[in-house]
Amino acid sequence: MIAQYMEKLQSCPLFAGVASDELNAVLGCLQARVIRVKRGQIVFQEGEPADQVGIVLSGWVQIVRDDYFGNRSIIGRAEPGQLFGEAFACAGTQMQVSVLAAEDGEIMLANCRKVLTLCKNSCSFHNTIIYNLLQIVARKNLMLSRKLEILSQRSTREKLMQYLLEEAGSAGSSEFTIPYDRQGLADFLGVERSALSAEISKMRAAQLIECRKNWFKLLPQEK
Amino acid sequence: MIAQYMEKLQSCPLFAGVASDELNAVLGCLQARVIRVKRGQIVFQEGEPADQVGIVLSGWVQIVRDDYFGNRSIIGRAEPGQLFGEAFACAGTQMQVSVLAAEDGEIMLANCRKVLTLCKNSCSFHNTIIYNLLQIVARKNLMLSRKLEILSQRSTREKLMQYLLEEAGSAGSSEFTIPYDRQGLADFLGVERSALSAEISKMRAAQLIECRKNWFKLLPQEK
DNA sequence: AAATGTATGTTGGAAATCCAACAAAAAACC
DNA sequence: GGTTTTTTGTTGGATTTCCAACATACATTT
Repeated sequence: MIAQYMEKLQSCPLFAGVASDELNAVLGCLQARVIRVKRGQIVFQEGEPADQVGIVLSGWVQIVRDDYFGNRSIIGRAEPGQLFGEAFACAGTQMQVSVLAAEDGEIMLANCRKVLTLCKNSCSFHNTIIYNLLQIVARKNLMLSRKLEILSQRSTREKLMQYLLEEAGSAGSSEFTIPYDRQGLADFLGVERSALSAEISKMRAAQLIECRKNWFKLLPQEK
Repeated sequence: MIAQYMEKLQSCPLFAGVASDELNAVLGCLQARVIRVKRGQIVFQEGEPADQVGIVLSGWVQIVRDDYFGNRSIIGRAEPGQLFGEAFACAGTQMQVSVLAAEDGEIMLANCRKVLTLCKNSCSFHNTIIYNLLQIVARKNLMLSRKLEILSQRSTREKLMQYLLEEAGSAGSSEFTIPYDRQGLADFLGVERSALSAEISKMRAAQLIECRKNWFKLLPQEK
């Protein structure tokens, strides 16, 4: 019954390195099951114990939070192949967000706690899953830290510069292209698009950077 | 030789649930060793492979990053009992930060990769360590997400309100005390202390909140 | 009680950011 | 090529935040 999802599951980082013929056993071990959801349906509810992780097979889900006064805000989304709820399951806390289907679709639910604590047979894939899970959570950790460093900067220029320096660092070069257009970059940096454009112009005039569209070059500064 | 550190190690969340008499075996499995460091000494160097995690036994360390132009910025610290470098080790990336001793002290280094991949004997504590590690990383993840949500807000009022709503949520009440003084809160929210004070006054006048020192109460709003 | 130090609140001008509207350039479409 | 749409840059005024300075309240010490 799960055969039809094999391809999608194999592209999911949680199952990286698990051979096709092992996947079925893994899914059994995780008590995996597929549910169909309708647009608007609640997949996870804030406050419930988090022992499941979800994997989007089709459609997509919104991750939302309701604050103390009941105002709902959207804090993220997950698309096909992506995992959600893993941080809560691994942290052993209750769900601190709700997840609801944004479209009709299919979700696989897997019991994450099982793989961590209960299953006694230390099957070879068991370790793989744990390793993948740890890697996923740790990578997310690094992404969040990186973004936090940027948003901690006070001014638009500092935020942009922090971002560009990191891009230069990971490109290993002072020239690189970024994966955002201006609006996307503004959103990522948490600033106004027009303010960002203006700041880029100023920095260009000040010989700090060169850029054309999404290509940037950092110019060395003598102090 | 490691006996003297037992107490400190047992308070480290990485070893939670490991019995005293097992701890020695665990440390062996992790190839743990203690190094003495002098103030200013580099413990981890940006760019080197991250297969070690560090645990501060005494003194404290700074986590720093050098940007593309070589400018160093301090992005964190770890104090006795705390872990550092775990995100990189678990993510399987190179160190993206450097760690250096801020004072003379002692650091335990443990081979984190070992516990994840190599060790074949599935000793009982082995699972405990992995579980602890996953929990540590996942919890950090939640903390970072939480802070990110706050810093993503554009205005001082929105940042403060986001923070207060979360505090109210986790207190399960509209009244609660916060663990910061005004300066600390301002730093956490990424705003100016004076601007924060002013905003608090306005919100008080607008009947949004009541507060005295670090006690706050959110007032219900009819819309 | 007086003196000192620290935390918090207040204020006014400088600076930065937001916001909306428009101009210019680039890309997509017919 | 010409038209339309999208993206990017620019501009000016309203708003917000920063910054420094000072006032007040509170706590601690002597």
